[in-house]
Amino acid sequence: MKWKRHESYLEILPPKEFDFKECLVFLGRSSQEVLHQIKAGSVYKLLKIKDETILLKISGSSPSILIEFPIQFPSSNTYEEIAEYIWEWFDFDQDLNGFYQAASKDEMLQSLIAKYKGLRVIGIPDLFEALTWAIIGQQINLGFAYTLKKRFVEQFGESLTFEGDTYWLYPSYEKIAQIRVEELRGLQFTRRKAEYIIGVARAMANGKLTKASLLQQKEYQPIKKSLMAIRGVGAWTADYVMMKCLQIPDAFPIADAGLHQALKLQLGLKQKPAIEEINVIAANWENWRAYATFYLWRSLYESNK
DNA sequence: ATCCAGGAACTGT
DNA sequence: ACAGTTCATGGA
Repeated sequence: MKWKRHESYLEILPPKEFDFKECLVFLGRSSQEVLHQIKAGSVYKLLKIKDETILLKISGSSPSILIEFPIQFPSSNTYEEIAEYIWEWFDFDQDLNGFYQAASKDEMLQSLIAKYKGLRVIGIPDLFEALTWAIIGQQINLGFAYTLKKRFVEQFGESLTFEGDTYWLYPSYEKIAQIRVEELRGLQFTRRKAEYIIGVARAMANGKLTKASLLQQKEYQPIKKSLMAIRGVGAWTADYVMMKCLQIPDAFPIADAGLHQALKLQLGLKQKPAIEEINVIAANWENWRAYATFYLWRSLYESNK
C-alpha cells in the first residue's frame, strides 16, 4: 500500500492500471445510493473508524487519489486506516495486467477492456454491509434493492449533515442484532430477508462471524462453504461477498441474472445462456472471473439513471 | 396480466 | 441428490 500524508490532505498512490473516472461511473450508477455522493467529480463518503466519524472528499488527480477532509481532520493515527479502506475499496492490491493478459484470449473481454480500461472491482470492505446488501438484492430488481437499502440505512444508520447535505453510515451489526423482524417488515423487507439480516447481525455481534476468520481459510472452497453455512447465504451470495468483500478475483456468481443478461447482449444471443454454456464461455477467464463479471455488469449501465 | 428481478430455504420424492 | 414450491414486491 502506497500513500503519503500531506499537511491538509492524504494522497493515495494507486497502481498504474487504474482509471478514477471509470470507477466514478460505477459509483454513480444509482441515483438512490445513500452511502456516498458524487459532486463535481469528487466522491463524498462518511467513514467511521473506531469512534471517529470522518467525512472524506475523494478526488482523482492522476495518477494519484487525493483525500480531503471537509469537516475536520482525522487524528493522526487514523490516516493509515483511511488509506487502507480506500486501498481495499478500489481493490488496488490486484495486478490487472494478469486480467488483461488472460483476456487476450477472449474477444468479448478484450472489447470490454478496451471500453472500461482501468476499472477495478469496487468493493464493500465491511463484511456486514457486503453480506446484508447481497441479501437485500436477492431476487428483486436493482432499483427496488436500492429503495430497500435506503430505507434500511435511513432507519438504522447514523448520519451527519454538513452544508445542507446529509451523509450516512451503514447500520452497525450491533444495532441490527437488537431489532425485531417486524421492524424490517415495515420497510417492506420480506419476512425471510428480515430473518436472514438479523441472523447475520447476531452472528457478528456474537463474534461467531468475522472477516478475519473467513480470510484465514485462504482457499476458495472452504471460504465459500463457511459463507454458505449462514442462513440466507447461497452460492450466489457467497460468491458475491467473496468478490466484493474478500477481494477474491476469481469469485464467480455464475447464477447472477445480470451476468446472464450482459452475456446475452455482448454475445448477441437469442436468449440468456444456461449455466453449462457459461462455463464454456468462461473457460478463458480463469483466476479473473470476478473481474470478467464486474466488467460485464458495467456493460449493462451504458446509459443509466 | 404475466414474467422476471444481481436467490435461498423449504418440502416432497 | 434433485425438482418443484414458496416467499413478496416492483418494474417492464
